[in-house]
Amino acid sequence: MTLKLDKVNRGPHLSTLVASSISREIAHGRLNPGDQLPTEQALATTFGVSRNVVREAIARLRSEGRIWSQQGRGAFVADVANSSVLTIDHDALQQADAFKSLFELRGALEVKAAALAAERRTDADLEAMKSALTAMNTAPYGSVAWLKADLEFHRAVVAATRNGYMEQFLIFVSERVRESILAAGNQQGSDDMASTTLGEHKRILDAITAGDANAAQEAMQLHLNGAARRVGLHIDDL
Amino acid sequence: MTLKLDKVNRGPHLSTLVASSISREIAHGRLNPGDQLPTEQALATTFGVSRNVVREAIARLRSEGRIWSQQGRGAFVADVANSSVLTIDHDALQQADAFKSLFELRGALEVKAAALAAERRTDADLEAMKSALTAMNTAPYGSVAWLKADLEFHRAVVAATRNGYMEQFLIFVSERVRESILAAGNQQGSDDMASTTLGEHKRILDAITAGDANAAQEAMQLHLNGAARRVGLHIDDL
DNA sequence: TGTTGCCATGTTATCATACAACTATGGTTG
DNA sequence: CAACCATAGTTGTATGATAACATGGCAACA
Repeated sequence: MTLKLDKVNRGPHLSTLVASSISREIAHGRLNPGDQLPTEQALATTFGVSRNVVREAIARLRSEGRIWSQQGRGAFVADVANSSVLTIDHDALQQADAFKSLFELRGALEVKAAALAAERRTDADLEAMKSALTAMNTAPYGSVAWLKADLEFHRAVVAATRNGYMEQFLIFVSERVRESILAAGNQQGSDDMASTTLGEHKRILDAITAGDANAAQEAMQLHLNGAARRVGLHIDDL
Repeated sequence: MTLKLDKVNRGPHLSTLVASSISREIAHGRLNPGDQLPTEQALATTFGVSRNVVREAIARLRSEGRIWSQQGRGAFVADVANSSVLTIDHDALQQADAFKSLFELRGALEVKAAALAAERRTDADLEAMKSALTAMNTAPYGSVAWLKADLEFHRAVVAATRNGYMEQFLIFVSERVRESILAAGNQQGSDDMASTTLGEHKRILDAITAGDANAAQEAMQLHLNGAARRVGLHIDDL
């Protein structure tokens, strides 16, 4: 617990800095599960901030499950596995293999989601997918409207799984993938690609409409392989 | 923004209650992305707490990416996708359908991980799985050592995927599932269960050793179905 | 007219202090 | 030895004040 914050720092909130400092202490093993943190007052003086700021930092760490605290006793480092938050480092995603890994993870979720959707979809779900597809049909390939409609379609599919966690995770991962693709910015559309992509989507929708889980799964896999090719990723083993 | 907190409530911190109240407003669409939140003072009076508590709640929501705030302007609801962290509400997991959903999600990841592991495993991976299995063999069913070995096996499998994100996600989800099971506490072991479970694991290991992705996938699916039954979950459609 | 500069107001960020509620500890008493 | 109690230390909450920042209005000026 050696860090001293510099008041000049105008950027993130002080509580954020304090929180990440403590997080680092935990991550680096200088604070181990079960250890008691210094008192709020002590932390305040070490970091050179008010007790209030320390409390905001602790509130944050507590919500992340990294620490727990009890009135009258103190704050303690929680068990490692207890962390109820998951983060993805945006910078690390610039590496090609990291991106490929995330794409693969997304694929696993998306394929399973398609299969589940085929089994559980309601008419409203199908309607949502269909309207997303028609929107994609009228929008020029690669345009904002097209991307939005594409997103809508995939969301409609995962929504049809009736699994909130699946939805939450998949949307989270998809957004990171999409971000990364947009950041790379190698989007070049041909009409050929447009019709191919649309066909892939159509096939997914048909399978889900038919309630054929296997077919939906395969169609989604095919679509993802196509998508991977389109963003310049070579997938041999997905 | 109608809720009024009751002072009598002695349980979670007030800041937690305020945070989840605001979260609910966002989730239910009563607060939409881009909307400005009431001022801290206003929130404090509506909830009947001090401004300090409100700030702790906001610090928490900010760390979760749900809102962002700027000095001199106010706090605003962030875009849904902007969150770079993923959280799982521990309390919500007590509901049976929530648990089932999470179990299903875990299954999707685990099955895919088994398939990938079969394709990419090294000898060291196989060694790790094997030693975990022998450890499980010598430990009494349901004991701490047994649970630890079980965990080790599954970690070895996902480690063999060579996909850091897959590993991170799966471990995260698995921990939540495991927690939930332990919290429920309906663990009752018979020798029968022990041998069955061991057999399932063995079959997974064999398939991965043989490099047969399909077999590994199926074996893992079978194992998960068995595990679901053992914790009293009826799975018809996984 | 349009634009620049200043000021008043409202908001968040932080600080400081005080008190309430709770815990742990040690001593006292029966 | 057990039960009780007093006390100090810690977290939880409340309150008021100040600094930093954003915004809009208004006056002065070109």
